[in-house]
Amino acid sequence: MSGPKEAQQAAELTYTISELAAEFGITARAIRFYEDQDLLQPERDGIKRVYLRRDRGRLKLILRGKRVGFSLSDIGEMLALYDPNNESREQLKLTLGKSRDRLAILRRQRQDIDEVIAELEDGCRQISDLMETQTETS
DNA sequence: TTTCTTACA
DNA sequence: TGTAAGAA
Repeated sequence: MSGPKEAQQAAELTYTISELAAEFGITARAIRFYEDQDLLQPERDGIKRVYLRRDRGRLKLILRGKRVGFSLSDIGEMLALYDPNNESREQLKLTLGKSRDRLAILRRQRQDIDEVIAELEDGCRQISDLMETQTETS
């Protein structure tokens, strides 16, 4: 109970890239990639990356954004104004707008899919009827 | 062992 | 983003 790990944990809650990768089920490579895209800006202990709580929070938001289909650049814009303390109204406004855009896109896609499904169902129906007719005739 | 960078797929 | 290579 006196190793460097405990001492550091008592000082300030920090994470290594591998810890975050394990926690969120992604690879360290992905985390470094997000940094390249300016979505994350961890501290440095020499050459080692040191992630603080706000980095962890940002990563969580990045992954949530990806899940719903936002591009990394969109996420970057939303995160640019992200402040764990005072949620800027601009930030919220931007995110709300992008969310509504995404919703509109998904709804249109769902409609398109429903239409294609209907066409295929109709096509299958016609083929089935044709086959039954041929069976009866031959 | 773990992490880093760089380069290529 | 995965993988590979070589360094720290």
